[in-house]
Amino acid sequence: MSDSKIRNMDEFARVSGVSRPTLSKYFNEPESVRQTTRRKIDAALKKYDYRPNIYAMNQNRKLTKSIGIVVPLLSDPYFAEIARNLEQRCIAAGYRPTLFSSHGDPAFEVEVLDTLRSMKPAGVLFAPLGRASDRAALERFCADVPTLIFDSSVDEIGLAFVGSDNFQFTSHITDYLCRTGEAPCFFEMKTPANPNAHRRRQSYVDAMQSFGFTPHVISVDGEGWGFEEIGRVGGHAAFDQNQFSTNTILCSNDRLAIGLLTACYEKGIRVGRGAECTIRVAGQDGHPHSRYTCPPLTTISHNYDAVSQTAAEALFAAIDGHVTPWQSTRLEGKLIMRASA
Amino acid sequence: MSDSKIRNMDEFARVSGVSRPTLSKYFNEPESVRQTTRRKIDAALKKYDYRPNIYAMNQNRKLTKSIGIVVPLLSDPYFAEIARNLEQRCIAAGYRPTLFSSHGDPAFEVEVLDTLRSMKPAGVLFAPLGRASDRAALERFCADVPTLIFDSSVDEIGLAFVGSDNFQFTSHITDYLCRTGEAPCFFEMKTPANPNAHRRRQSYVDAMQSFGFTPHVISVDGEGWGFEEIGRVGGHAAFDQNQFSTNTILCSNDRLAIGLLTACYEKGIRVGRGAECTIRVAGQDGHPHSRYTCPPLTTISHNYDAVSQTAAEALFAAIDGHVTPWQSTRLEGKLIMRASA
DNA sequence: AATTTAAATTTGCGCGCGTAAATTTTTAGT
DNA sequence: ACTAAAAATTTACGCGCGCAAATTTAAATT
Repeated sequence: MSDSKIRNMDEFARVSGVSRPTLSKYFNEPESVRQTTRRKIDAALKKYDYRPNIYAMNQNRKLTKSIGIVVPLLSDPYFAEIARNLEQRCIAAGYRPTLFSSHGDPAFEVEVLDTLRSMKPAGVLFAPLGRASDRAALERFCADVPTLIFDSSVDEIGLAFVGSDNFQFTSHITDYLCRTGEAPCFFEMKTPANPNAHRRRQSYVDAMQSFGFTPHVISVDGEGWGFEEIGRVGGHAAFDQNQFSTNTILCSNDRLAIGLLTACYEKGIRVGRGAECTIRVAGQDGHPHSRYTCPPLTTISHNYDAVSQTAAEALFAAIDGHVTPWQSTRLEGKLIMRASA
Repeated sequence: MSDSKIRNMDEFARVSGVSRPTLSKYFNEPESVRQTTRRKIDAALKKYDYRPNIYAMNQNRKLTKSIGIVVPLLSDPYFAEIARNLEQRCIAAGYRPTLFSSHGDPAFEVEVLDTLRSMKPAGVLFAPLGRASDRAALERFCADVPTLIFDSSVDEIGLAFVGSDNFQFTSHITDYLCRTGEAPCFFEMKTPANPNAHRRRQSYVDAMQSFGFTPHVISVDGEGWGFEEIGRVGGHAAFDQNQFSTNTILCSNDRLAIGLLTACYEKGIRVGRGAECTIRVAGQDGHPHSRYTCPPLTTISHNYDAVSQTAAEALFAAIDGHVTPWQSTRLEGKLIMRASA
């Protein structure tokens, strides 16, 4: 590699034997220049390590090649996993993804929106905080930037919604639990941070009634995103007050279930399907960690790949001008039968 | 708020009654303009929602206000947690942090470096993949951009290193285990993705010898970042081949320990300190999940706050021109005694 | 070989802001 | 009130690239 430094596109145009506007086209969309030209540029790129100034590039471009990915809380492995998946799809499609976490804070979510707006991204993949989100701010943002909502829905906002079918989730795993033992009661947070929780409770109630059972919901106290601790503390309280009406507990999500399993352990209650076990516990989400709990957690898993693929491709299509009317895609979950229930 | 749109700084200068160069100063460093002037700008900002074009801003600025944060794998809760911590410190200090994950891939790590270079960040907080990192590329990068290395050290590269004292970690928890029961054997990956692992094994051996015990290391197969599964599968194999020489197992990290706990559960082996328990298991890292394993995992925890604070402040100081010779700061871990050992 | 079509080039303007130098205004100090 | 210092303003230029129009060159078609 030559060590002579290339300062700008003009200099690089000289050494590559291609005009600057052609280079500009190439860097924006390599396929848009003739193959022979592309080879000249590629050869020069190998020789001199020039990279265009991204700030100068994006200043005048109407449509940047960047995509924003926003999740409510990046330190939640579920969101980390789906963010990772989306990120790699963006890269594969030739975009520059930028990751954001709302840190579970509605005010910060609005700030992320502002930051994103000033980035002039080609599009945004946005998982809202849910209930707590500033609807008006989100609506204004969607009017300016092509935004695809995923994970949890906020009415008919943005290009489309892609997520899991929470009704199917809960009704499917409730069905499974009813068939294999006592009908479950439902363990949830009183004030859940996520709107999916409401759908899940409702679906549990519906499913139980349609199967001819009486639903029983245990709502525990606790604010914020420390679900495991809320599940653990709430689990202790529920046991102490004898709130579990059956020997089977369906949790609103896996993190809550993980906390409940810890509470069971601490109380000396054996969890599982065996004869020596007292109760069964199931979760919902297919959390990356659910395989490794003790006992391994029976859960209904998001189809991570399908959700992220559907979401990413819908956004890419919209960016490419294939506008379709708003639609909601809700993908089915897959029951993962493990030892806990 | 007035709805008349402000297109650029010139227009905003007119409506705020301040000159454009003064605005430029303000947006770069609000404290650098007189208080009366600042109030005029703040008032105008409330009235018109103008935000300077970040691309135009950064194009000619030598020193951007952005900071890059790079971790090996963002879907690992340990890195997610420390990244979150660092991110908020950057925001509090008035910087714009951007998060990157190397996805456990050395080639991708180099790409992240290239992306970062073109961002002209004020500084970078970089946690290398370790052994697998492209040392030369990293060195070149550090020559161009103020970079602080954290978590795992790569010789004397960058401004400084801040991380945990892996020798203290392992020797401290080994000491604890020896005092409270049988001396531990050491459970690790044969080809660890992280260089800290080597330090920990070495420290275990040293500690055991200094306490007058014979060290015993079990190295299990497995590539990549799926530590829990490697620990689980390796645990099964180790039990089947009777490789554990004592009833106490110190794992190289918490994720490995979590997988081992799962293997124990699957084998029907009771873990903990009670009379009815067969073995003790301990981890290292203070993984966010370690509180919720069954039994809760005894571990030695990183001082997340102190590591991220030290790292962030050292970088901020360097950015502000307070250059100090390279130094390595290794913070002690805190023993967290739980039920598993 | 002539024609059509596509791609690359030349030319030149503009984006929104940084920044430097010279000038004016404001503030602080005696 | 006068002076010196600090801050704000005016003026002017440049950054690196996007982009559009006109022109030239190369590729594809007949």
